[in-house]
Amino acid sequence: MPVVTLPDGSTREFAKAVTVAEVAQSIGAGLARAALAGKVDGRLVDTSFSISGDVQLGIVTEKDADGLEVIRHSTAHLLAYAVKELFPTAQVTIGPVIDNGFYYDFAYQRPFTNDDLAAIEKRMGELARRDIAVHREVWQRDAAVAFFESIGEHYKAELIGAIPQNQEVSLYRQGDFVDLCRGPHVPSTAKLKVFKLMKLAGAYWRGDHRNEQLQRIYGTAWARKEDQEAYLHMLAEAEKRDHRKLGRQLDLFHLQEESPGMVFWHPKGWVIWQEVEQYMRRLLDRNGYSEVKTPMIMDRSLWERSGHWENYAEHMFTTASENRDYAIKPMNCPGHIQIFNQGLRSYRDLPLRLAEFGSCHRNEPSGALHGIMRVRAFVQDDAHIFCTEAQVLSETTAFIDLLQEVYADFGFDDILVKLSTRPDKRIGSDEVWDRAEVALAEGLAAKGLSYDLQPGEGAFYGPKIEFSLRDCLGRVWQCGTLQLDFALPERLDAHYAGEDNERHIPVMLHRAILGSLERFIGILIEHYAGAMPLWLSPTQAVVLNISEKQGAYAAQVAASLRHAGLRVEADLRNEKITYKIREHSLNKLPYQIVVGDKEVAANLVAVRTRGGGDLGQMSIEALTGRLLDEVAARRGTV
RNA sequence: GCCCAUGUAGCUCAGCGGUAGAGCACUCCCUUGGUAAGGGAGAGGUCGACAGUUCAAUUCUGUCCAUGGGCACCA
Repeated sequence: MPVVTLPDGSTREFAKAVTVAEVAQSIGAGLARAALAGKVDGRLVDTSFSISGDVQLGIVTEKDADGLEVIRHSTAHLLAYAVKELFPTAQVTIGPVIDNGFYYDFAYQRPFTNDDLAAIEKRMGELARRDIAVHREVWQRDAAVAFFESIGEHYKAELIGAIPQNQEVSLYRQGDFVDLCRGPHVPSTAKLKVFKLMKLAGAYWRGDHRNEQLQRIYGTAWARKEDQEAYLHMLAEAEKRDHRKLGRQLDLFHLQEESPGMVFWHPKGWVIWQEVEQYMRRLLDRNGYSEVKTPMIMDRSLWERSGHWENYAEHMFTTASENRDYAIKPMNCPGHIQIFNQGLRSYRDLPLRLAEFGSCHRNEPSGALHGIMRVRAFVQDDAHIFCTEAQVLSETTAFIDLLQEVYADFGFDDILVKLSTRPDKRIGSDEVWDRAEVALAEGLAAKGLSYDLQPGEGAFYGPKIEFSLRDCLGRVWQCGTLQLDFALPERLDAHYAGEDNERHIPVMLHRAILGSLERFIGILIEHYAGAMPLWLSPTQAVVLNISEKQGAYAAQVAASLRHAGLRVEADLRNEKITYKIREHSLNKLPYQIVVGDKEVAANLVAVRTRGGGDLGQMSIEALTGRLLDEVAARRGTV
C-alpha cells in the first residue's frame, strides 16, 4: 500500500507497487507526457522505477534543472547510439553531462571529420524521431564485463571491471544500443528534441596523458529551442569579445611567430597596462607594501635550493655564461627571500610585505598558449608577506579586503573562492601542512566567504586560496591567489630574531590579486567588450572638427583637455563628420567632442558618448569637470 | 607535449597543377560636408618555412613553425 507524498504536500495512496510514470498518469495525462524522470526521496530515477513503499516523489520534467540534466545525459547516449550505427567498429567509453551540454569519447581507427559530425547529428535526429523506448536492465557485474568483451567494447568492460565484484550494474538499452550507465534516462528518444553537435576534440582515456587518445564529440542540448538559441547567441557574443580580435581591432597589442606566448604591447595597449599598474602601485603603497625589483636571471644553484629545479626544470628557460648555468626566473619568491635575508631581521620587522611587478618567464607547453591569457612571458602583481604564524590570520583577512576593493574598482562583483590542499608531489611535513591548511580556512571563515575545497590541488610548498572572477558573460577566470608557504623560507635560509632572542623561520605568504597583468587585461578587454571605463581608455576623448575652418579651435580644445590630464586627440582629417564618428565609435572611444561654426562662435563644445548619447553643448570647463569626475570614480562610460 | 583543423595583401576572406583576386584599411586628388561609411585614382603579396613529386607547385606529398578548438599541464 505505497503512499506517495508529492512536492505540494498532498498524498496519494496506491493499492500496489506503482511506477513513477503511473503516478504521473494518475495526476494527469499532460504530466505523464512531460515526465522525464522521477525524484524518489531525493534520488533521481527513471519513470519506469517501481515504488513499493511510502516515498516522497517529484515528477521531473524539462522545467526542472534535474530534467535538463537527464535530457543532456540521454542525448549523450543518443550520440553514442548514432555513432555505433554509422561506425559499428567504434568503441564507446564515457559520455558525461557538462555545462550547457555533454560529450562522449570514442575510440575509432581513424579521426572523425566534420562531415562525419554532420552525419552523426542527422542520424541522432532520425533516431529521436523514431520514438525508441529506453529500458533499464540490471546485470551482475561479471556478466556485464563478459557481455561487453563479447561485443568488442573493451573500454566499457574495463570500466565495469573496476566496479566491485558482486555489485549489480545497470545497463540502458535503446534499440540495438546498450550502454553501461547509472541513469536515469528519459523514457524514450522522442523526448530529445533540441540538441546540436558542437565540435570534435582529442582527449586522453581516463584523463591521463600517458594513455591513448580518444576522440571526443562535444554537443549541447536543451529543453527548449529558445534556450539553445540563446546559448548559441551567447557564444557568438563571446566570440565578438575575444581579446585577440579586439586587441587587433583596437590596436592594443600583437603576438607573432618569432616569440610565441609573448606580447608586443602597442602604445594604446600600454596605456591600459600603465593605468592598471599605477593603480595597483598606489594601492599597495597605501596598504603597507614595499615595492622591490629583483633580477630576471639567477644562478641554477638558487633554483636547486628552492626546489624549483627539481620540480619544474622542464618548464624553465635557462641560459649559460662562462660555465655557469642560470635560469630566467619563473617566479619572484626566491628573489624576495634574498632581500629578506640581507641583514639581520627582527620580529619587529614583521610582517614585511615585499611587492614586485615581477616579470616572469615559464616555458609553457605549446598547446597551453592562448592569446594573452596564457603566455610564456608575463608580469605578476606579486608580493610576499613574511610574518609569524600568529600573524597569518590578520594578513589573510587584510589581503581579502584589499582584493575585494581591487575587483570592485575594476567592475567585478562576482568572486568565486577555492581552497586547495596538499598535492601528492610536495615538500614539507604533514604537521606543517595541517597547520597551513587550517590557517587559510580560518582566514576565509573570518571574512565569511564560502568556498569550494579542492583536495590535492595545492602548490608543492603549501596550500592556497584561489580567487576567480565571473565576467558579464558568466565565464570564470582565476586571478587572485594567496598561498601559504612554510617550506621555502626554511629551504632558502630565511630567519629572524624573535622576542625570545631565538632564531625563527618566518612564514611566507605568496599573494597576487590580478595574477598576470597580461591575463587580467585580456579579461578586462573581454568583460568590457573593448569599451573600457574612462579611466582605462587609451584615448578618452577625441575632438572632431566639422570642416577645416574649425581646425584651430578643435586643436585648442584638445590641448586644453590634455592640459587637465586627460588623454585626448584631435581628429582634423578632411573627412565628413559622420565618417569620423563612425570610425571612433567602432574604436570604442568614450567621448567624441564635435566642434563646428556654432561651437566656435559660442566658445562651447558638443559632446557625444560612444553609445550614441548626445549630451548637447557645454563649456570646456564643464566637460573637463565631467571627465575628471568620471575618471576619479572609475565609472563605466555608456 | 598529444589529437584535429587552419596559415593567401595591414585586416576579413575567395581562389587554384600553368607564379593571384574582392571588400575594408592605406596614399594622392576632388569634395568643406552638423552626429555611424561622399566620389575618383593609385600603391600594396618569394600564397607560413624547408624539402620532395612534376615540364611546371601558392595549389599535390612530407617535415617543421605558428595559430585555433580540445586534452594534458598551469610553481
